[in-house]
Amino acid sequence: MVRLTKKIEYALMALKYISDECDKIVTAKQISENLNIPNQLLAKILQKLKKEKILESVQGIKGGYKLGKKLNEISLSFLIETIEGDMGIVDCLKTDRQGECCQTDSCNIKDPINQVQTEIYKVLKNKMVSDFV
Amino acid sequence: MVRLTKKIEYALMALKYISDECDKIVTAKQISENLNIPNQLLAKILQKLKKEKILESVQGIKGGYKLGKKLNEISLSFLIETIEGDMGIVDCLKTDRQGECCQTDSCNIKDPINQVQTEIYKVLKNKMVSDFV
DNA sequence: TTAAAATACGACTTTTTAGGTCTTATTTTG
DNA sequence: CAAAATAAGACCTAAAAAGTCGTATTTTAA
Repeated sequence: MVRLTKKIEYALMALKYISDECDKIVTAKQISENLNIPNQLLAKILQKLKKEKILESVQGIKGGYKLGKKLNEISLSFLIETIEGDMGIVDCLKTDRQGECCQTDSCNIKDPINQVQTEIYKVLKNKMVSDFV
Repeated sequence: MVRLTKKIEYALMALKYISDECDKIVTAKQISENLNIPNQLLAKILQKLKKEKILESVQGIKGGYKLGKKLNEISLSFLIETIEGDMGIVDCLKTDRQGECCQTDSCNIKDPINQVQTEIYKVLKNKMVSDFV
């Protein structure tokens, strides 16, 4: 299965929402209510985006989030890695799982799978979040 | 997450194995033992491939499988659809799930997601199983 | 004609991942 | 200091992937 998770969808929706608000600071609550996204889940996604400087945050009662990068500087691949971590299309190509595969010896398709991964990755790398606006 | 399932991996491995045996008939057991794939699971994958004429089968004690199509006629996208069914990268783009999404009204990213899907699909459609040999 | 070995098929169980919640801290403003 | 926001981690639940079990059917050959 080739799919984007809800978290990625929510991140894209939120980024678009924040972008539409220009330089105003918006709260997680505001976003989740407007876009119909579970509040706490969104909060954690936004925190991950903040860690990678995709968003900037302000704490406290007047706090919230605003963009930390321009949308055309954020690739879909970077967004996915920020939220989901290392993105191998199969386990044995994930950097943190290498050597775990019990098929290593009998596997006859590793190189070509790698090629597919490279090509999909290229698509995701060339797709910018700004394309979603 | 963008990933291929084990089933797809197993299918690719099996197809390569069968292809390497030229026109000899090979049994599921033989494949699973040589490639270290759970027997029953492989058996069901092979049956799906058979239903789409990717493989031909012979029943009975001298039975087994052989190729029903040339590997360069089988695209990765067709293989995925054969094994996993309809492949939308997000639920709302799956043909059997349209209208189920509770975000329909607030969703602000449907069209661009559709574009990403189209591009990934293109990669998978242009990648033939023969590229895996 | 029956035993063995293969495919065929559906129900079931287990494991893993995704999705979502709860709780508690910390920060900031009025 | 109360209120409302971010911050963070543990936890729970639901869904999907991965794998198993049981049984029927087909075919060959002794």
